[in-house]
Amino acid sequence: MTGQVRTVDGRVAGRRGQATRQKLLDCLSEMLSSSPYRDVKVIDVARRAGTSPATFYQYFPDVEGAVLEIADQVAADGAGLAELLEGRSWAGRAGWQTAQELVDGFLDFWKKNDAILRVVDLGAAEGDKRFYKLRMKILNSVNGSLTAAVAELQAKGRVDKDVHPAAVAGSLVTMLAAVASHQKGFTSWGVKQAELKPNLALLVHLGVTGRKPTK
Amino acid sequence: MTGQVRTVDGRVAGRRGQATRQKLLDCLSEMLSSSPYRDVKVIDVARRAGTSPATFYQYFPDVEGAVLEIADQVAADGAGLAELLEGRSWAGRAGWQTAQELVDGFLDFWKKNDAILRVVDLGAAEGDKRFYKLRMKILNSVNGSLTAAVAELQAKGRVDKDVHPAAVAGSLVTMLAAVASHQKGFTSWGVKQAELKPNLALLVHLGVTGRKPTK
DNA sequence: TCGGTAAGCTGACGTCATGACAGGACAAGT
DNA sequence: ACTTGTCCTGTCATGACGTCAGCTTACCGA
Repeated sequence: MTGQVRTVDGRVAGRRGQATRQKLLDCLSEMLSSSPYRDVKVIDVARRAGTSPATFYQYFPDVEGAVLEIADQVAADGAGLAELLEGRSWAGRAGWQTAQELVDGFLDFWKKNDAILRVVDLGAAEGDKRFYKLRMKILNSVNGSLTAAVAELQAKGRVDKDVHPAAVAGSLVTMLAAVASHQKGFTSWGVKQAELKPNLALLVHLGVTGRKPTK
Repeated sequence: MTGQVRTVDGRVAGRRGQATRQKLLDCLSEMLSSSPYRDVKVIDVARRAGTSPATFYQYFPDVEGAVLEIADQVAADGAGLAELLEGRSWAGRAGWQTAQELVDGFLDFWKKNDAILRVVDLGAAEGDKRFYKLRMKILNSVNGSLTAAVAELQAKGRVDKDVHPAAVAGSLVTMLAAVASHQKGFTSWGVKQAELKPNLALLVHLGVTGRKPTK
């Protein structure tokens, strides 16, 4: 399915080529974690990977192109987030647990891929379709499951008719992502990490079910 | 309070100087709206302002420095957001109205300053203290009011003891900001603007009061 | 074993942005 | 007209960008 990996000038990358390619991606990832996106230069990535800038341009059209590649790998990983909601109940104590585990899992995922997700978010906010589709791809699994959960409760009459499941689910997922990105900001507001999570879970539970959780 | 405007090399800027300085800021603002942050170059800003790069460097150390300046102006504007909550009630129908107006006002503000806020968000997420303090400054007025509202309801026993007012308020404000930045993404999820707002207001109301609104 | 071929890498180069400086242009007061 | 201080720009060294030709390396079939 995934056609062979190709260089910019059309050659097929072999064993060695794929290795350097991956090394460049890894180094780019590290650079993104340690310096502002705006200051990440091809020449630095290449140096860190022990190769030359020309080599970088053999595999990627530019920094952005390489970033998209990394984000693609993260997106594949993100599909696994759906498991956090697979077959979970939103009723009673189980519902509270579901909310907590969702928050926990989501925050972990975001923290782990923090640097790249930041850049994807920026690209999406700037209106770049490629980034914005990637952001969809990353969030779709969770968002879809959450939307389904709300819709199901709504069908059972346990959630108001005028709630738009996708709007609520999307807002909650967006909230989780943004809070994860700005966790440091919360400490300035006098909120510790440990306090943040249960309150987020509360908001998620409230949003999905319309009711306070049973703890 | 705001000491005189100074050039990088220490001279005081006069009438004309301040005008070009402001023009550079305006042009930078426009550039930020029309092209990715990463690609905004000093030379382009200068050209657009009908001046030379050297002039830019007379007033700002670099692009980032100028961005901080713009953000500062926006922050001053953002203080006005507190009005959206000043003396409002969260009880009954009035509470629903308060939530709706908060969402409306906040989204408008964010949309209006969209480009610069995007960059501030990025800087804050990257851990740059200057951006991150600026983000505080912008959100503090709303966040403070919202925290107070939750705390007050809590004092009256209408909100659970184990809710952390600042955590809930911060999460809600962060949600509003992020949703505003990614409104386009919601249309891809089949959610129209008009549908989004009431659902956001619902989430805000639920978060603050713990109850569904009376409509 | 020995070319032949394609993959892989880099030095070198023209182009362009950066950031610093010195000096010219300009407005205002005398 | 002349001085003074503000304001702007031409110019330059430095360094990143992105391309290309060409060298090296690995693989493969005869």
